[in-house]
Amino acid sequence: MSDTADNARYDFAAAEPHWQAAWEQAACFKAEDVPNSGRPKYYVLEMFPYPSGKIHMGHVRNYTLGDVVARYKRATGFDVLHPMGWDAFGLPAENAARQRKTDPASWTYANIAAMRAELKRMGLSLDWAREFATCDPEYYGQQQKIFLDFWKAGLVERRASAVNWDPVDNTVLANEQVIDGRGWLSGALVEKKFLAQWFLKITDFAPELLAGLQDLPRWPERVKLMQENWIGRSEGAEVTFTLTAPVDGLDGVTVYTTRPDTLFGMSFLAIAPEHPLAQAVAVHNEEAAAFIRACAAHGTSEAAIESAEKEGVFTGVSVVNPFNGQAFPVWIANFVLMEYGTGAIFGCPCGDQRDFEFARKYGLPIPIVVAPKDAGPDFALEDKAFDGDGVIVNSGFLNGLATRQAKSAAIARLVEMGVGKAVVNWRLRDWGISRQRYWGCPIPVIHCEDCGAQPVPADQLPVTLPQDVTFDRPGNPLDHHPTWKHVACPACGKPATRETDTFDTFIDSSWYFARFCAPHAQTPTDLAAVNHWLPVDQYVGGIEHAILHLLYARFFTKAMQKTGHVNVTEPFAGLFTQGMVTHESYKDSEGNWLYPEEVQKDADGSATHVTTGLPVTVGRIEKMSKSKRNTVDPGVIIDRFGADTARWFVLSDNPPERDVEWTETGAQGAFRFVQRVHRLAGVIAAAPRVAAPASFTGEAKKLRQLTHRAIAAVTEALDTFAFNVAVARIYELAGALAGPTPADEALLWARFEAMDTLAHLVAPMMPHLGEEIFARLHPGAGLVAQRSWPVADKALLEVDEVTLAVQVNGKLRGTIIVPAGNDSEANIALAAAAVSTSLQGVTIVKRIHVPDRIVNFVVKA
RNA sequence: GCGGGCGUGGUGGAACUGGUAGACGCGCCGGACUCAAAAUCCGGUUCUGGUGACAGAGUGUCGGUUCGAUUCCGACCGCCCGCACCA
Repeated sequence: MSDTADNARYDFAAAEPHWQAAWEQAACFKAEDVPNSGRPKYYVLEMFPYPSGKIHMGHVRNYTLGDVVARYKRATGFDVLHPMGWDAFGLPAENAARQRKTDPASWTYANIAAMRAELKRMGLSLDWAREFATCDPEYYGQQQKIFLDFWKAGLVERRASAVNWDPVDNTVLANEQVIDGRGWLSGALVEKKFLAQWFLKITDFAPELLAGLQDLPRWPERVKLMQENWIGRSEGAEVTFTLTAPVDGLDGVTVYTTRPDTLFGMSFLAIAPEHPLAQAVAVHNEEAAAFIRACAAHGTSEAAIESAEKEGVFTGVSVVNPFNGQAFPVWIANFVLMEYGTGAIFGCPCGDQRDFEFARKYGLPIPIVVAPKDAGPDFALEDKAFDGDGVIVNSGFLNGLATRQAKSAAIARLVEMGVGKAVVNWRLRDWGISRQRYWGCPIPVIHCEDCGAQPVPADQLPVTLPQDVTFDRPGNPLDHHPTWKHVACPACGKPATRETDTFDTFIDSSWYFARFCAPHAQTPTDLAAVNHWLPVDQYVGGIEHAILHLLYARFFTKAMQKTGHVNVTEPFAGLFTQGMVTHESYKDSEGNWLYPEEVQKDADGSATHVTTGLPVTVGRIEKMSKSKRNTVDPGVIIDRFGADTARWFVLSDNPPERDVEWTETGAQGAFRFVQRVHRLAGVIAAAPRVAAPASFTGEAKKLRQLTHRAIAAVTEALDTFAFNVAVARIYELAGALAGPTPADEALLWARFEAMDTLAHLVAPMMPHLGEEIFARLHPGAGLVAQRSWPVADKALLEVDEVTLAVQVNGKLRGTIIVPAGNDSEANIALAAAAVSTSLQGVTIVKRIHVPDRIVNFVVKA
């Protein structure tokens, strides 16, 4: 190689910090709260991280994806808002405080400092001036204002609700924290307990949350579907059954059903253990009381529900079916949920599998009232209910009707009789937001014995967390604090107590995107800023947030609109859900997980331990996780290869929505490409500069066409999140630049153009390398980060020659090269000549010519 | 159980509205440079047969529509994900 001076390796360790400083100095990524540049806006946001202490490869992927979009949009003429912050409240900080004698705030802020430094090494085009953590009083104080506004608007309720209670730790557990019916820390059997909790009335917005999904064309279908199922709209009827004799003043039971058409098939009525009638019966009925206690002990976790047999107990009371006037027994059953519908069902064993099992178990009758359409008159059930649509039988005025018609006919009759009505039910439940935790946003409420729950007055906000708390005993430190909770009632001035529960941390992440628009505003949002920047144009994050976070943020946006904090109804116009970063997992002969750096891979595919030399079992490729030790530390990768290599690798191998496997060889491949491009840039920068020739032919023209096709292809790929395809097109362009410096001036010019283009195309993905190349080609000419995206020359995208496939009966028999746009007759003649041997001795029935694509001869022997 | 998605070389994947399947990367093979190795560069790489131009097969399986199917339709097999006593 002649250009030995440029053969030196690319010193990324020096170059990357250099360019990061240059961007910062030029304020390349700074956004205005309310710009007046006249340029269109684009808000790119990645789901902000929890400050655990270290960034992981999932973060690298997430933030690289967002950064590509941000840099690309900036280059194509948008004002871009691309902020970063910290989802900083949560249990791990309390656990750390408990375990290592630190306090949650210090631990969290130290983690933030460490992670900020790591993120900065990645060269992300972030406006760091907007950074905040949700545990900053300036942030959560504004959150308290929003809560009080929601309260004023009737979107907040306080009521008792069933929770998983850990009797040893004296705290509520989330469903995820209950393992096999026991508390994950204490190991104690979890109880179902009723506690007064604060709720946000997300159910008020159920219809809007469902309908709004229609207006999100740039969301993945499956996420919308998951939300749709979660919201769970169902149409049915409420029916009131009269008790044959009143119990404690109760004289009827109302049930919800989606199958009013099967009312004649009733065999029993079942109520939830928490149902008022069940409670009333239990007063006098010890068997029922015992059953209710047993159900409560079972907990509310999904695992507990799943493993439970269908069981029930007869209450001794009966109800009358309004359609046939007959009396049916009322049972308390463990499979009836108080939270859904009315907490009571009518049992129709013939049309519902659960009712069928229950009836079988307790010997209740199973009258047939629905038959499949084509079933004969003696249709009978075997060992399963028939829950499909069919024809109604044995049902008085409904006989002969199809399921659909029978439903409306039944509802009409219920309305006429004054015992029922059509009802739309939702699976979605109100959002319980109380947590008995210290490290969260205090709920700004004061409880007064005389005045009830009172909002904390505006001039006393924010309610900040006390710092002198201890974690040496179970329960909520806020509750134990000697003075914090004791305050005067804002209404009457008498001694009162603060609410010691804190908000579910999902609230913190439900509006941060709005705060980023004006993070220092004295109000929760600055209307001018949110009106300019919202909605987020592109949101990027993991699929694991498909329901909760994204649904809560959508709800918050609608509630904030109602309370005047924003003017949009949906927070995220575009959503992209990335796949996970995975890695092989390793175990030693004793079954202990091993870190990748402890494993030596041998040429034959087997693996041994680096130090002991003992054999290692190569396990499944799984999501990187600490417990399986199959993690790769981004910091180590950046030390070894640089940030650009890490970024390039996570973009290159897979479509971003799929899982990507981190491999050492893949990382090395990416690193080689960085080096190669850098070397090529050196060669081309050192070549003589020439003026643009008047015209291009031959090699030079071909190279220019390739360059401009690369621009078009990469542009399209970036627009559609096909980053792996963009990478492939860039590889192609780089491949065409190899070889010695040519003598031909036109080719020299074309090579320079191609390399210059490459610097721009590569910059969203490998920004430091882009700058490095550009600086070599144009010393002193500024930063790629501030330059426009290249535009493909349309004339160079046009092809003058095409390769045409020639088929016989749809099978490829040859190809011909013809001028583009050649007419049919000419092409067919050329094609016939090209495949003449295949056409001998046959009759051509039909000739098909698709311009610039194929010629196909349909022949008969 | 309900809902959804995906099956393409050794491997990750590409393929516009149906039109040359396997772009590009990884790996592997061969070559150049080197005393040697690393690095780098060049070439090859779906399978089967053939030295070869070439022939046949081929996008989970079976079938259908079509001049032509990875792409559209039907059935099946396998894998993955979400929800789940929601009445």
